[in-house]
Amino acid sequence: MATVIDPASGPREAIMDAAVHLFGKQGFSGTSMRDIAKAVGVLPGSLYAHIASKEAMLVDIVDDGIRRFLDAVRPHIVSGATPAERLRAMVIAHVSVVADNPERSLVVFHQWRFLGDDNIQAAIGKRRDYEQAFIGVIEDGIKSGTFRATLNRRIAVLSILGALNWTPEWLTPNGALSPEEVGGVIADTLFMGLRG
Amino acid sequence: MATVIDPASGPREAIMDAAVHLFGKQGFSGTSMRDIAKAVGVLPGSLYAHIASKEAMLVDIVDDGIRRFLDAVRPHIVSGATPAERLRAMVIAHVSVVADNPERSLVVFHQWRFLGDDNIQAAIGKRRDYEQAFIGVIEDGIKSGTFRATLNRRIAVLSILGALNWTPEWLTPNGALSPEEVGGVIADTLFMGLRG
DNA sequence: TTTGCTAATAAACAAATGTTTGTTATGACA
DNA sequence: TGTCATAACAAACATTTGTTTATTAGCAAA
Repeated sequence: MATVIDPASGPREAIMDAAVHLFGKQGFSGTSMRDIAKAVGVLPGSLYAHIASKEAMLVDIVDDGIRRFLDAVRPHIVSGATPAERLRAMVIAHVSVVADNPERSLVVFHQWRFLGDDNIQAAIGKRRDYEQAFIGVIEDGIKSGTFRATLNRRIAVLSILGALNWTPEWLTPNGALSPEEVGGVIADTLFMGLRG
Repeated sequence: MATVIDPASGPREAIMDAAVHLFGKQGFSGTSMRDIAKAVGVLPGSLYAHIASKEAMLVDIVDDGIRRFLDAVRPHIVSGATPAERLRAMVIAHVSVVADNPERSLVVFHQWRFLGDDNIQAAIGKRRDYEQAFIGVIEDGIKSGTFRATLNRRIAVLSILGALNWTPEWLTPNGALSPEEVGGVIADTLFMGLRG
C-alpha cells in the first residue's frame, strides 16, 4: 500500500509557509532568502532544491491567494438567492478567506507590485473580475429595489472592498467572534449603515 | 530686501518628494538611495548633504503624514455640530488629505513597519488616537439616537477606516468628482448603507 | 552491501546595498 | 579680487543581496 503523504508537510510547504509569513510581515523586498532559510532552519542555498527563485515564490503565493478569494466568492455570485443574501454571503466568504491566513492576504493585497509585468497584468485582471462580481450583485439589488438607486455604484463597491481589504490589519484568527460572525457584522454595517 | 525663497523649492524638498513617490510606489525596502538620486538627477552620495539617512527620510514622511491627518480631522472631532455632521466632516477631511497626495498616504499606511522600534510605537499610538476620535463621535451618535444602538462600534469604525484607507489605491487627484465630493459620497454610503 | 534518491551543506560568485570621504564647481558678497 | 557657503561630483568602503556549484549525509529498496 502506498504511503499517503500529507501534501502540506514537505520541505517545500515549510519554505512557502515561511515566505508567506515573512513577505506579509516585512514585505517582499524587505525579506531576504537568508531570512526565509533561517526561519525554516536551513542554509540559504538549500532553498533552491525546492523553489526556482524568490520571485517564483511570490508568483505562487499571490496566484494561489487570489484563487482562494475567487473560489470562495464565486458560488454566491449567481446563486438563486436575493441580491442582499448573495452580497452577504460574498462578504462572509471574503472575510473567512482573510481569517484563514491574514498574512497571506496582506501579501495578496500589497506585494503584487513586485511581480513581473506579465504577472502584474494577470493579477490586475483578476482583481477587476473580483470587483466586477461585487458591482454586478449591487446592480441586481438596485434593479430589484433592494438597494438605493441613488448609490454611486463604483464608490460603494470600492468602499466595501476597502473595508474588506483592511480586515487583515486587525482580524485575529482567535478573536471573540468567528470569521463568519465578523463577516456578518460587517455586512450588516454596510447594508444598514450607521443611522437606525 | 531679503529674497523670499519658496520653502518648498530647495534640494531637500526635491529629495523628499522623490522619496515619497518611490516609497509609495515601490515600498521602503524596494527603493534604493540610488533610485532616489536618479529621480532627483544627482549622484547617490550627494543626498547625504541634505538628509541624515534613508530611515530618517521615512521618519519624516510618516510623521508629517500622520500629522496631516490629525490636523485635518481634529477641528471636527469636538465641534458643536451633530455627530452625523461631525463624522461627515471627518470623512471628507480624511479623503481630502489622501487626495492631496495619494502616494504619501500609501507610505503612511503601509511603510511605517520599517521604522525603528521607538518610532513604530509612536506611530501606533497616534493611529490609536485617530481611531479613538472616530469611535468617540460614533458613540456620541449612538447616545443621541442618531446612530443605531445595535452597532458594533469597533467593527463599524474599522470598516469606516478600511474604506477610507483604501482610497489611495484608486483615488486620482483629477477625477470627475472633487475630493470633497468623493468624501461626501463615501459618507453617504456609510451613513445610509446600501438598502434604501 | 550496493544503488539511488532526497535533502542538506559549504563555499563562493557578481551585483546591489547604505554610507563616507576628499575634492571641485558655482555664485553671492566683501 | 578673494572669501565663504552651497551643492554637487568621483571614488571607494564594508555588507548584504539572489543565486550557483560541487559535495556530503541519511535512508529505503535491491
